[in-house]
Amino acid sequence: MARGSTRPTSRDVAQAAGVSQAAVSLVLGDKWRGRVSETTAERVREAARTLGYRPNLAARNLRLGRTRTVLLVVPALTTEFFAGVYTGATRVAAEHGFGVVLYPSPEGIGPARNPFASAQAALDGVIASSMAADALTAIRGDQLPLVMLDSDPEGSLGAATVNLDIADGIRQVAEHLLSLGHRRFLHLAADVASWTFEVRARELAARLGTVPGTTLRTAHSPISIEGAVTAAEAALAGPGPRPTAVVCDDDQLAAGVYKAARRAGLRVPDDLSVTGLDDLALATAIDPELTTVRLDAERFGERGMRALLAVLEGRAPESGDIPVSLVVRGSTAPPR
Amino acid sequence: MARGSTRPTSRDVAQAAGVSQAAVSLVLGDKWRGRVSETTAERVREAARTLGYRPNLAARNLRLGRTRTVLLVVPALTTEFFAGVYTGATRVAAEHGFGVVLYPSPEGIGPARNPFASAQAALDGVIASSMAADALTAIRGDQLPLVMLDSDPEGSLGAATVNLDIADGIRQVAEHLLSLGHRRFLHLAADVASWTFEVRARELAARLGTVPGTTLRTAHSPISIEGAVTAAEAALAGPGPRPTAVVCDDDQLAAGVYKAARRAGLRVPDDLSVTGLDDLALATAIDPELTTVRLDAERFGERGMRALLAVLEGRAPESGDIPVSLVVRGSTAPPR
DNA sequence: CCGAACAGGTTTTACGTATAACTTCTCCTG
DNA sequence: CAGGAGAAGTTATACGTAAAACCTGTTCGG
Repeated sequence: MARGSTRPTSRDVAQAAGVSQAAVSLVLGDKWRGRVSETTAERVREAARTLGYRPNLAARNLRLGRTRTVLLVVPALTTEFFAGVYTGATRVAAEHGFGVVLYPSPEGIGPARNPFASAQAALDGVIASSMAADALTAIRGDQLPLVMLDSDPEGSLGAATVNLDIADGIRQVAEHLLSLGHRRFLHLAADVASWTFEVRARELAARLGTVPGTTLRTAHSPISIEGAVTAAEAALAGPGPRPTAVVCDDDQLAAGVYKAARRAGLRVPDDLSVTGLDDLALATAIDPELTTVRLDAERFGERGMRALLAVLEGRAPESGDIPVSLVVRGSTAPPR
Repeated sequence: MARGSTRPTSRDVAQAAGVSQAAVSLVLGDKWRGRVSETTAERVREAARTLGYRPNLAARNLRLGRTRTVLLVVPALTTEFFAGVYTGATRVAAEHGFGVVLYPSPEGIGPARNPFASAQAALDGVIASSMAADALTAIRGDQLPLVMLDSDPEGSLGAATVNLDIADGIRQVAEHLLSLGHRRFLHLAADVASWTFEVRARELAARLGTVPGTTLRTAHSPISIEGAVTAAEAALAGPGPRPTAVVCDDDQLAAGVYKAARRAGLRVPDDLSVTGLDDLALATAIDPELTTVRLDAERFGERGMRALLAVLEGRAPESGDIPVSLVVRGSTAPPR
């Protein structure tokens, strides 16, 4: 530790161990088999330990030209869903010596700004969830390897995509409600221009369109419980016969519908069946417990990270959507 | 762009603009007043723009010896509370040209491992929430400037601390319930050895201890809705007279109590008053809406970041706890 | 009208690391 | 016993940036 307060460098370790800086790098980088003797190696490790040496990552990154760090762009951290995605991505990343930096897009799930200004980590790649096209173009312009989560495979400018099979989830919801006898539907949709929500609308309309005598109205809401209350209250008070089932784009919206229904004097599920999508902890905290579509967030994150690793290594990413499953609970019943 | 596919460097920009690399650095670093002519500066900026130049952060960090990046260690991202902390910290950071990297401690709110292994960003400082002593010691050993959130001011090894006035929140809860006439209390406590939870227990016991004829039982639960259901069911089925009010360490636990109460055939608030702490969106999604203590997460994050900036600049951080406020809703009523 | 001040740059260097290329010595094999 | 093959290192270099130190020509005050 030559000079007072600065952190020790590999050169300080070398001096303490009586070897060259190169030897330190070899030993600590585990590339010393047949290049340095076991006794010398141990001496180096000992010196590093007593000095409390930790390599300067900026220098290492500069030298290697890569950082083993990837950015995970998520719309929000207000539910545990993206926490799960992060957890899954991190697990796979750690197995390959990578780190994951989170960038919650400040504008929520909508148009994300270019995240690099604020995430000043040097990056090897990006996993992005539900990004707006302009931000996507910005990232692509950076030539960074990119994996898109839940995005239009056709419109992703050649980036790899990893998707949940949301379409199948919505089909299962529709099937379930139809088989209970429902015919008048309200779709409470997220007020966001994002492919994953377009899929919900499209698939629901498609499935219900095959059944004669079915009606489908749509209302839009910001993705929050409070926002959904307002939107659902307005929609339920609308003209014409009241819907008997509300299909929500996510669980938070469904929780809002519960509240709107209570205020309107309606009982779930007797007067109104409600379904969600996500299967958050919230879904079983509300009464009655919510019929919803379970998404495997961690698996989603794992697949996303594996896809990015594949891209980084020039391999083709695994294909195929991630299956989802309907969880039937107490919020759906036959209409009266 | 001399060689094929690599990203352009400042040297490439210099060549394109017909100046030296130093000039590029001066212009783009905004240090060119009186050193480079306006026309040359514009030429450099133009070249940088057309080449799509973005500085290599690893090189910059190495050169400057700092990264303008700080690590925010949080126990979990499963609720919006720490998302708010992050948002607040990021806002202040951005005003000072800093970035914030999130590190959700994998073990939850308990003993955090040393976060540097996985967060491979080079860091200028750390803001850590509810860390275990060993991880704290590890970070201190790294000589990194450190700010602790909601931690024992005495036991933080000299690190600056920023705290919410949880003690006052608990006092307000106790006051509220006492004034409603409650005398038999259950404290549903988080199953975690962390200062912020010790404060809750201590303060509640202290306040109730001043009122004769009051009983206080304590049950412990992991911090999750499901965990709380089990813990609360057991506690409510326990021997002796049933408590009339349950004080929970956070809103998630309160949601679990609702569920346990339903299963036991008890009505909130008629048979059982319940209070939470956090004021999550969840608090108004459940029925009846939860009486709880509102914490200003964003302000918490802002204060944390400001404190770290102060430490980095050698100034003394702002002192004083952040006020909290009781929000009375429908989950508390006089006992029958 | 001389030198100082200044504008407008350029040359050079250092940051700490990883590794390619080189050196030296010893041992073994044909 | 020549010489090739390891073992056990060392020396030198490059990564891209920021900035200190240096250079050259012009202007202007005294």
